Amino acid sequence: MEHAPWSQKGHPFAAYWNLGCAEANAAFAHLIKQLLRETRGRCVLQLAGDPSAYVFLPVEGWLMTAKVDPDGARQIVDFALPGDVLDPASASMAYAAADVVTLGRGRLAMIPREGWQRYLVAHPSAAGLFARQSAARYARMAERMLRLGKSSGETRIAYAICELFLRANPFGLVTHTPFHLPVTQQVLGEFVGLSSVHVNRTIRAMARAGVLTYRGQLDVVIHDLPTLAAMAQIDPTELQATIIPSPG
Amino acid sequence: MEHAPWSQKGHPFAAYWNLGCAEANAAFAHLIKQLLRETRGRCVLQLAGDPSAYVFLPVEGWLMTAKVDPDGARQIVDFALPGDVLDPASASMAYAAADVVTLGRGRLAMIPREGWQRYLVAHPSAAGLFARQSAARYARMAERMLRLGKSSGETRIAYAICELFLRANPFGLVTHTPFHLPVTQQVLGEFVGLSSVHVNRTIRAMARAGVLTYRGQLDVVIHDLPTLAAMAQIDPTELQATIIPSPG
DNA sequence: CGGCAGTTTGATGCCCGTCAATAGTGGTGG
DNA sequence: CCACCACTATTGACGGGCATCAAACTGCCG
Repeated sequence: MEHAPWSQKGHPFAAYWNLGCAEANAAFAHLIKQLLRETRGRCVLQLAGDPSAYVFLPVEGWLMTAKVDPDGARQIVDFALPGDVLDPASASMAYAAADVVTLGRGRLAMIPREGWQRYLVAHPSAAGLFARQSAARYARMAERMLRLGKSSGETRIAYAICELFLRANPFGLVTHTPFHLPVTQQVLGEFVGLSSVHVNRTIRAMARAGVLTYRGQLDVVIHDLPTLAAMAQIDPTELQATIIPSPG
Repeated sequence: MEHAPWSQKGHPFAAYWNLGCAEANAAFAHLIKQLLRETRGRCVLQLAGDPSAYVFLPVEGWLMTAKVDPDGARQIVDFALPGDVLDPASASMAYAAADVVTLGRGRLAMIPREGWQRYLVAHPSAAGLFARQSAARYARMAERMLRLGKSSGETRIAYAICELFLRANPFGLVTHTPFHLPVTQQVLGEFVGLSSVHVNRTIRAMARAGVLTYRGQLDVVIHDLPTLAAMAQIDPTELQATIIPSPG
């Protein structure tokens, strides 16, 4: 994650989106070339209920999809990391089901939906990758709904850390490796359905218990993976197979 | 919902799955003809983590996808109604992300995934309908995650009733029309993340307030739709456009 | 008619939200 | 370079919503 894969020769974005087919890769590069865009801070790219004209591809930095209730409380529905394709369409396809917001600075491509669909039809290997990503998103959301509905705050937070660690780190859940989440405790709370106060108390208790260490704006190091996995009620290997799509 | 659309002439299932193209309809009929199956009671068709070989099409009665945590608590992830296509695959596509369970007696088709995918490739209109259904499922899950994370038990239950009413009733959210949910209070609790005791107290309070009436095994009649919609924090028309895919 | 699954109601306790106040952090401009 | 400010993190006190346990009641099916 240190430098943009963008700078690589040949097919930009190749680290994340490799179809094993030179022509499909070239078509993909052509598709996003003109559509790159820089972002800084937290900025809203799409509002729920507005016309949904674009598919979003983060290249650097994360996006999130969120919904806001009438009281102003926000629930984060999912994150999109580099290599993911985010289509916020609702059942009607013409309007968005959720807000799309950037997290900090980064780079992304916004592709008109028609262009994206033409690309998928023309390149079955891309359609296959997209299908695996959709299945992965479904599996993630199912896993999180289980925690949201039935589990304690501790379990929800431990699970969220495991999920995001797995998604952001190609080596999976490893100990003693620092890793950065571009996420405040407030945002983590909006992800797991807890107040930022309770997130703080819980994560702090985990740190005191020696399970992990962290610094503000969430640079996390896992120390005791078995305990963390037990808190999250997961098997690391199994979870990885369930929620991480195979590339290419 | 009284009699199976199955009994109709021509293309069985036509009431739910009409592609506006005779050939695609015929191919669909051929696809599921041999694969029909009766169900009774609550029976498990697929376990999370097992190989995921089939796509499920309920024809009569409902299915649910659910996940169970180590303590035995169950969270229902989504329901599948007649006309929906349920693919429980996880990121790896080879294994299921969740259990698939029937609710009471009914009829369904189980289609091997390869056959289903060949059908989608051969009939773009079917692929389009499937895409709209996937978007609808995403919108539903997002909407429910918002309630699960941020809302009171009353809001969650009111929302669940509105969602299921909308999905099961082609005329949308209408008052003074009895409608049947094949769901116990226990199951409703597993859907909205509440204990069956609390579901009972809440729904009973709604009945005392004159918002709705119901009888055991949930035959519901809505009396005061504005109040119910306010409890659920929805706009009925908007919600329908968001979570109900257009047929055909 | 007995049994079983579902519904209803009460009593008790705790997890977690809310309010409030303090301390830390980074970014910006003078 | 430092002062300032907005944002974030931390900690305490208090109350309420919901889980849990337990016990009757209902209706249905064999």
